[in-house]
Amino acid sequence: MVTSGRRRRVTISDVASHAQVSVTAVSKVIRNATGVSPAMRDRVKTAIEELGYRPQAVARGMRGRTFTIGLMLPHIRNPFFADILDGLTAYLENTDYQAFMIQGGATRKVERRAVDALVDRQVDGIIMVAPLASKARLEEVAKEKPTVVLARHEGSAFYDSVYDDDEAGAELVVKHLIELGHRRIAHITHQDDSQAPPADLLHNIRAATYERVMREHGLADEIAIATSFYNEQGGYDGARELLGRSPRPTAIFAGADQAALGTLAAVHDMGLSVPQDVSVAGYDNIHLAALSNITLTSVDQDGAVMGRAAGKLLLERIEGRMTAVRFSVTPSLVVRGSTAPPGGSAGAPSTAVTR
Amino acid sequence: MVTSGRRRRVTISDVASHAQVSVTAVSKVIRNATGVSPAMRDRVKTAIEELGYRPQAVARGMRGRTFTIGLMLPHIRNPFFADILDGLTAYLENTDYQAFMIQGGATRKVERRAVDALVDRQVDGIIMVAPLASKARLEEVAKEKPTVVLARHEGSAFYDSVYDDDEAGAELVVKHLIELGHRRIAHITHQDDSQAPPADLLHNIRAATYERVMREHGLADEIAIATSFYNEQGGYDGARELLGRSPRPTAIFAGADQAALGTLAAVHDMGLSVPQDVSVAGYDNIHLAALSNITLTSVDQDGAVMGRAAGKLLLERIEGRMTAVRFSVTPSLVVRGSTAPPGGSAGAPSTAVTR
DNA sequence: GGAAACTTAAATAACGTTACCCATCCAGAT
DNA sequence: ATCTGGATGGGTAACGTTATTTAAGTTTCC
Repeated sequence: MVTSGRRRRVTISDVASHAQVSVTAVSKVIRNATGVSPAMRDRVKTAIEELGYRPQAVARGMRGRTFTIGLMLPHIRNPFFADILDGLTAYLENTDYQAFMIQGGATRKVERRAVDALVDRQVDGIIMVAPLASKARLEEVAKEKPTVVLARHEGSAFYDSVYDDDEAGAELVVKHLIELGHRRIAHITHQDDSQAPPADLLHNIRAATYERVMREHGLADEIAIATSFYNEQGGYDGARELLGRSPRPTAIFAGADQAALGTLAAVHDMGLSVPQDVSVAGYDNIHLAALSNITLTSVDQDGAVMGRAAGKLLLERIEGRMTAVRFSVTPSLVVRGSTAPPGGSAGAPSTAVTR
Repeated sequence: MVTSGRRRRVTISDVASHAQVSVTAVSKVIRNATGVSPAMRDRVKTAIEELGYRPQAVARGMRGRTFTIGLMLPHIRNPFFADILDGLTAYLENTDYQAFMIQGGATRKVERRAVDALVDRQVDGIIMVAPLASKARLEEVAKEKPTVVLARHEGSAFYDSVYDDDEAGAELVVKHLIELGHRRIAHITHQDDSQAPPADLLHNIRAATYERVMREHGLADEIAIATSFYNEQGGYDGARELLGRSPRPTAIFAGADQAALGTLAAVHDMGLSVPQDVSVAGYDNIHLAALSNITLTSVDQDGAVMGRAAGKLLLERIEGRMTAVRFSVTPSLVVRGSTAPPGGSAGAPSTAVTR
């Protein structure tokens, strides 16, 4: 007889009857609650061991916690997000919580659906990289669940924020290029259908900082921005557009490494070389940037630290903290071979870190 | 007064009283169950609309389904996994199910913990890329939850398998290199602490196929394998080792694109060039491989199709199918500029697809 | 020696949903 | 008029866990 086939899961009452104690007693032991004698504790623990019992998060959820935290990322193609997840996972390792990732997407609708899905599953808290939602929407979520928002700069009384100091990072890049002697420095930025105030979004901050620093150095007339996307194709398209202009820029600051990789390809396709004809710099310092055949100058923001911080702040909120915290990470510039003085002076590219 | 602050969620009984009907009736409408009049349906639906009610997956879970499916991936740094997730997400888009991702990791213990976490959350089904677990362990999981295993070749009566025909793919690469005239073709493979039978794991299949094809072409003496890891660092280390041998190989088949990227860097570091001094080929055809400054010859396996297939098979299993299905994807070779005849005959690299 | 004060264990009532069963209603057949 | 039967709506008992309350011992102290 082939019944449904799946065997019934061991429950708390199986443990209770096996140990010949009450269900309550078992629950107390699981939760490390007070009022349980050492003898009882041992008895229950061996029963749990023998039966291989693990509590069912769903049932616990009905009474409060699911010991689950939800991480919403727009997508997983950006390796920088992997650093965040690793940092978070490492932090949660010696807690009872488990992190689950859900993919947002390119539209507000999908992003919203993803966050709703987390709330509907009764996660204990939410960490999200949500570039598309309005602040009001984020606060709405935060009123329902403890929330930490990553990579957005706005503060809110209802959620914690963890972000990179993108202004400092962008400034490092642009100043570095200026110090090398570049004047025609172009920038590739990102655009989406966000409802957030522009000033809260990292790509706008990077772009605005680029403009500011250019102006501060008397280069207002040289400002050239291509608006596309922070991915390979976007970087490729943006670079082609910028390099098609006359006079041609001598340096391109791509707002993200993914776009910088596309930029490198575009430069190559146009028969130019890096850094002799064009210097290229990115942002994020993804692993690939360090490979010697790419050797991309980039801004390092410590994703693992951000993930860890987000985890810590979220658990604090779950434990009851109601005041808002903002945590900002200071980036550093990693100079590699893709940037050099303009005009073809080759020279062996060296690697150095500036803070 | 600052109470706990979070507002109570709308429940099914709120909807019921608002619509002045029974809880049962609301439940029926939600589930599209029979025995509900059109009038009732409308009434309830407007009440749901007005209150913004969404069912709580956790509570539904206690009675059966959570409408959640769990995807376990070893990590998210491999962009190929992003394709799988995208395919799966696309497939689930017009179902009631939501996919959540949990990260496995580099050790069996972590991998096991991740899968347990999914089971403990009562997901309705599990899709996993689990290279470390033993087959017995996978079957144990499959007995508890509907399961689809990705990227492993073994069949099982208890779960479905979705995998790339790695033998065909590896054969395409090695034959391509041989046809170009290469004889000293080396391979970089991967090693981990898996408990799976070697023959079930894709990296072993790729390596074994490499050896077989070499032998079949009278190149048994030229077989050279470096054992490291399928990531940038692994590819770099493996390539350095292989290129240090004398005589030096004229072509390297890295078992994965991530490793191939490291290989490209190693070749560059040793002052050699691709494809003049060394041809390099990878596997996975990640987006980066197409960039013109990388232009890596690679084997394309359609991750989106695999993700979609996995989703479809899993839902079938959830609906009750008990017989096992194996779904294999046929790969194709994408020839790019990183492979050319040995001996420095440059020539404009062309792009072509062979099936 | 007995009340007060603890400590320990168990009984019980939720949490939000669904599946099963029963009651009612009305149409059509006798 | 009575009966049968299908359609519709609602009552209720679970699902596995935890928090609160209650009961039963066991000390402690005058």
